[in-house]
Amino acid sequence: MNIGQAAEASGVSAKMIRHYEAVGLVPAPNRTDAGYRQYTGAEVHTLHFIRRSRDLGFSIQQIGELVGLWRDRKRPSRQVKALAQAHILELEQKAQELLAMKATLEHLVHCCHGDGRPECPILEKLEEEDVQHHSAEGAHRPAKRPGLRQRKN
Amino acid sequence: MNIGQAAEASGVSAKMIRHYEAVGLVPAPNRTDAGYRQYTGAEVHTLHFIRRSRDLGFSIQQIGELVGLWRDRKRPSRQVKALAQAHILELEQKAQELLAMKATLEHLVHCCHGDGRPECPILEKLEEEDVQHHSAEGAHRPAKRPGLRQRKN
DNA sequence: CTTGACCTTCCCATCGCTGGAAGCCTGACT
DNA sequence: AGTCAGGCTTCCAGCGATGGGAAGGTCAAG
Repeated sequence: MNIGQAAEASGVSAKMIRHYEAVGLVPAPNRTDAGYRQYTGAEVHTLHFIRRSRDLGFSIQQIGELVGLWRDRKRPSRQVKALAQAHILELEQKAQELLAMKATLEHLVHCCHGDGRPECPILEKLEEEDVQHHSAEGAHRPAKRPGLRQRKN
Repeated sequence: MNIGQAAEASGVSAKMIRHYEAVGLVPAPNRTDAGYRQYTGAEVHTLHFIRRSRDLGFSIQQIGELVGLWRDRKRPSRQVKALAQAHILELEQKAQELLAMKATLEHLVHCCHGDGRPECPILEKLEEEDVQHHSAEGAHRPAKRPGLRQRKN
């Protein structure tokens, strides 16, 4: 199977297959005399597994671990579950972050007339105080001020 | 005001200030004889505006438009509102995407014992059928198959 | 033998930063 | 006056996961 067919069969683009090989996610396949990559059913199967993992938002790194566990007949399912749960947390946090932005923005949009006049609470809020995220854990920035000398300049 | 102080005051890192200048989001400030960037209160104010816009997830491009509207005394608030509403849609879509992944994954995790045994429904699902996104709008991939010839190879 | 679909490698772009290196400038202290 | 820290400058490279394209080799069908 050439890379094009493997791409069709696995749902991973040829570009990505080469990329995954380059970053070590999948091993280099055999080549024909002309240098064409040849894929076996097993390799396509792995690529398919990778694609579905990506569809669930796993990173390349995480997929590497997943594939390792997948291939390991003696893996403890605990490890797989832990990996998945960690990823669920990441997804949740990211989603909540976006929803918090959305909530803030919705509030502002609600206050804006949206007509031909220039008065706009959205711009005013962006200009004025610090944006308050409605359901985010306190975004404390570290207040780094170790060696700040006064400059008259 | 040197770039460091401007960064402190605006909440935008010096790196980012230079970056915004490079990509044309903010105009190049005056320089001292030695080439140091000098920032006025107004410029810091703009940087502050930019930071809060980024905190709400606006892209650089969108912020460019926002700043333009902000500076335009005669803007129709309609435009600002439309920009914000478009962004709300983006945020919502992205969040739902993540939550759909999370829902799928949670279902799988729920089915996994997570003990020392190798049986793992998570891996099995990733291996088997196509991952079904629980609340995503149909992710149709274009099914491109224009001139696919059979190769015996 | 030509055609054209496929394959190869390589480099560049995305987006929003972050980090580092090499070198200059400033100002405070010795 | 000299030194030193810590600013500042530019440039270059990387992240993550992909897409796009150029330049060229290969393969099979017409």
